[in-house]
Amino acid sequence: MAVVMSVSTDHLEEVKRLFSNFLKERNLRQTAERFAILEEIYSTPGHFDADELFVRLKEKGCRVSRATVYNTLDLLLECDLVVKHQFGSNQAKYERAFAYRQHDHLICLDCQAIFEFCAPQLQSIKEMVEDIYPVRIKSHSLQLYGECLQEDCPNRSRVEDETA
Amino acid sequence: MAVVMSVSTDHLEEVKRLFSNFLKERNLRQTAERFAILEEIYSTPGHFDADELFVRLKEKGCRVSRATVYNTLDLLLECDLVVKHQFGSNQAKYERAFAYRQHDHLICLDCQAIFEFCAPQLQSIKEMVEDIYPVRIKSHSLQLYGECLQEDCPNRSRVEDETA
DNA sequence: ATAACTGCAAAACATTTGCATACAG
DNA sequence: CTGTATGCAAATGTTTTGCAGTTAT
Repeated sequence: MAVVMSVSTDHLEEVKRLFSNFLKERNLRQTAERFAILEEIYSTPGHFDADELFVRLKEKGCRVSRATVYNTLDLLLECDLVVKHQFGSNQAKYERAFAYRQHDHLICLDCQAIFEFCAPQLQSIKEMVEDIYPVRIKSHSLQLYGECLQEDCPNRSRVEDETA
Repeated sequence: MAVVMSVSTDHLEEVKRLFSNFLKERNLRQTAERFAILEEIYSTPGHFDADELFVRLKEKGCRVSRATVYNTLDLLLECDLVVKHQFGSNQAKYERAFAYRQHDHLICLDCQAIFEFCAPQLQSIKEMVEDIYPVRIKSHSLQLYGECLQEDCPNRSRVEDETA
């Protein structure tokens, strides 16, 4: 499957339409800034943090403030076009969420690289917990942390036990 | 001192001994502050954040600084007497880790209450990921987020879809 | 003695807020 | 027009850092 690292134009269009509808429903304004932020998010792959996004926009000549970036991210979270992660640091990471199947994250303890995986077993965990507690599970967050076993991991310094 | 809900004296002693050994091994000093912090952590159940711990110590008349609290928490993390969680906010939560079997967390979206559960299925997820990526999984972090289905959840306001 | 640890206060960082201005509806 | 969104800068809240003084070893 040739997933070109970026979203195709029709995804972008679809996502804009979804956001537009969401704003309309909530009687919120369709501002240029909001769509610029959405477009920037959906035309770059991978995970990002709020400041990164702010800088990228600024570099493109798009003059939005940090406040607007945070504000718009909150809106995009509410309409599920973006998901927010807390990968152990105190800086939130975000990721676009439309047309990307649900997945979880493996974080390299050596170089902080982020890998994705799917764990169907989570379904059975959720069902089990719903059996134990009177709760309706709405979402989850799973991260695995590990040490690279390959040589090209930039920060690999774990020589002691990899002497094979 | 009849501390109910708390760790038994021999746990406290054992934990102190472990910390002491850890400090010795690393040629770190056995300071009163470090042991006061450890003791405070192990004589109160549940999750806490750094500032909470700082305040609790201060209220007991123990004069430690925030810097020392953070510093000591890092040491306790390193010797696995404490674990750190990032439950979605940007404030880290901590929890004692000795003699408490590994578990994960269910967070109530209504009242932020934290419940614990065990998910043996995680083992198979880890093995699966280790098959896919050249990595040695060292730890994980799993949170489920859900809405309370019981009436006494303080912040329950989700009336719309519970009309069954 | 002496290097590590401490408290304190300042700094750093992410995020939120207040307010005057700009602009979508 | 009107009130919502914006930019800016100041405020907030958490965590880290620098440094002079303290203390374990």
